[in-house]
Amino acid sequence: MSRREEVARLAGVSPRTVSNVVSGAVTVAPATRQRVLDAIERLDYRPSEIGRMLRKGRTGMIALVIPDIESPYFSELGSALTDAARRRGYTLVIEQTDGVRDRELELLARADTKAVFDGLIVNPLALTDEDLNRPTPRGRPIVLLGEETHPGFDHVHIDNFAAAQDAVRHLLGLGRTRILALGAQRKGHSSSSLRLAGFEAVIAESDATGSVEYVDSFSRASGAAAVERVLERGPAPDAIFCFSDVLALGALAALADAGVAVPDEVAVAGFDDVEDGRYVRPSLTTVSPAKDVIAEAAIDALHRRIEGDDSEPAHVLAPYRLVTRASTISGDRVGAPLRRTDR
Amino acid sequence: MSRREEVARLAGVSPRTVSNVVSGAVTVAPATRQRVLDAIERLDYRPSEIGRMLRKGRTGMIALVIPDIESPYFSELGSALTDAARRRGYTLVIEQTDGVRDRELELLARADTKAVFDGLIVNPLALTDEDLNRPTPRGRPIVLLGEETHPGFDHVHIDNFAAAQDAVRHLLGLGRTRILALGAQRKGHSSSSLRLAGFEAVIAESDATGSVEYVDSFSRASGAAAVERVLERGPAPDAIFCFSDVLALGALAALADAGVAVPDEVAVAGFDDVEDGRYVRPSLTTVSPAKDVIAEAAIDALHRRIEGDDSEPAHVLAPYRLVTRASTISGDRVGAPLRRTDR
DNA sequence: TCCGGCGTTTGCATCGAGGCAAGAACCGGC
DNA sequence: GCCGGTTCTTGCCTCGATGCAAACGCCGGA
Repeated sequence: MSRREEVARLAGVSPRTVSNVVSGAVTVAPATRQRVLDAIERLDYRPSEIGRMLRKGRTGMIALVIPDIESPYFSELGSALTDAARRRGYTLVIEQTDGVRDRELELLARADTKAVFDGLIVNPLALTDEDLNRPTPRGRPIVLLGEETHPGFDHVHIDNFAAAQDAVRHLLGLGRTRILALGAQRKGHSSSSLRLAGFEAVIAESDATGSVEYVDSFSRASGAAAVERVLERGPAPDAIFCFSDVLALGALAALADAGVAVPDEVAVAGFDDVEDGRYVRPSLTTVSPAKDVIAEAAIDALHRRIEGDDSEPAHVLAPYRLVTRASTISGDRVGAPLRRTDR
Repeated sequence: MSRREEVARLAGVSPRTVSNVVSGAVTVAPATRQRVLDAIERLDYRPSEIGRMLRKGRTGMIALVIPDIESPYFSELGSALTDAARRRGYTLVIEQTDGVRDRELELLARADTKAVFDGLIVNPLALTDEDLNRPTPRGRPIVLLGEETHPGFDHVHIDNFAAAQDAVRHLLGLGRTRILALGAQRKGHSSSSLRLAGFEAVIAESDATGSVEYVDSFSRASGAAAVERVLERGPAPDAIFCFSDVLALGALAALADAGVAVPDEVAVAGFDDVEDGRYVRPSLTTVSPAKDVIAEAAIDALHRRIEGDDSEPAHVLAPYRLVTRASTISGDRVGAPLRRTDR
């Protein structure tokens, strides 16, 4: 019944010889090889990947643990990671946590329990060091994305502090004086913290006044709601630095609804450089992290760990750049923003 | 060395008994069970999923073959499918084809070759009937999404023809008379064809004049470029029915850049109801397919096939609804569009 | 004619889990 | 004390592939 046996019978050899032909590791007489290949062709035999997995103790699968694949930043990153993984011969499985700590924990435990993954790439939102250490005594390697610098793990990130500074300096350079930071979070989430720190550092050494608006999550709805609160409270800022593009997209919607002109009355900058931001009007000034570099570096680091590298944890700093578009730069150039800002 | 053996030794039983305790299928004496459970706990033993896969001939993994996870419609659908799959105990693996037929073929072949997936959910863009039949003589079940009604396969879709009709009738009901269909495609892609057919059917029985603009792909860039062509060519339509929301988002950008007022001069409707359409301004009127129903139905159908059901191919028709927003309905209500149109 | 040596082929064991049925232990009943 | 019948435990085999090393066949050389 077993397919390999059938091939062997048809070719008049032992099952073992079929394996030898398939793997190519051992020398097989050309005549025999040909007979086996013909039989394989005739019977359409394919070696079972599961059998190989069992033998090798490897599955070739990597889990990507992120809050939410619907969010454009993560879907773009997920896409880049999927491609990078495939290039290295891995299959990427996307697991969504919705940013809930219990769910992040459950997934880590499950990933470890089922032992189906050769390694994990995790973008934690709410995990503590102990959380991360607990579920992998077995030693599935983990690479972290984002700013959670848990000790002992490889880590790929951009300089959120510097990037935030660049964005805020850009706003100051436009002559804005009342800057709102939108997207601080009450708990956890060090990306937010670092962006906030960058914001505050620049504000502190400037003449401008800064204010901070908190959100529960990075979403368009949160961004819009936050701006509504801010406008109601008054006086309105003349620039908003949003900690993510989806927040900024929500903010733009709320500003438009309130009849506030962007960028003339309020300049808006985001963070992530998602596709939507290029096509919203006014198009969105934003910090653009090199997502493909991040993806490549993460897969690369994980691959090395899977291959047994046990050197010190690596911390890869990926580049970013500030992309200025119409949401902060007004006027004459708005006619052809697509050409100017598209990559 | 083998973990199960260690557990057995520590508990003073045979390896087989450990399996019996774990699976729970066979009766084990309470005292023995407890000793084994203690040993499992002490040694932190987890049964290997790979071993189970080999034994059962099932992996619990489903492949989702789509053009592109970055595209918001597919990322939203992917998210819904991931959740639905998990609820049924499956793990979903997302494979991107970029809409290229060779890549779609390669993935189907690979999925079959590696035999890692229990089944596939495929949203084909360019596959022919023979393509689909060729690579699965082995019989991995396939469920198709979208409008490609290849015979012999389960199939989940919405009534694209009727939905397009609804959208166009909505535009006509606003008094528009020069309607542009944006998103027809030269080759393959029957979703486009059906939406085009719906458009033409309604136009034919109306007094309005219809025109059609072709695109190479569903993307914001294509939508923007198409509108630029149309405006250049003149005279401008007074309504545009876009065959997808990303096309519409590109169209809105191009219209804004050209200084064309939406909806006053041109009304714009889309298709898919992606998140960004709710937050762009003006917010986007669109056909909203019930994505969670689609996801649930697809996983459900595939699950039944995996379980051995070999009844006639099922064709599931998921509901949709037309969501009217500010891009077609002007004026007084624009102040609070979020509340009015959000689900 | 016999033997060493080479190239090729094959059997055995292993990676974990679990279906099957035989074996072991124990019970009450006569 | 012995027997039939439970209840529990265990060994064997299979799912596929493959590392390892033994076995095989064939060659030329002594």
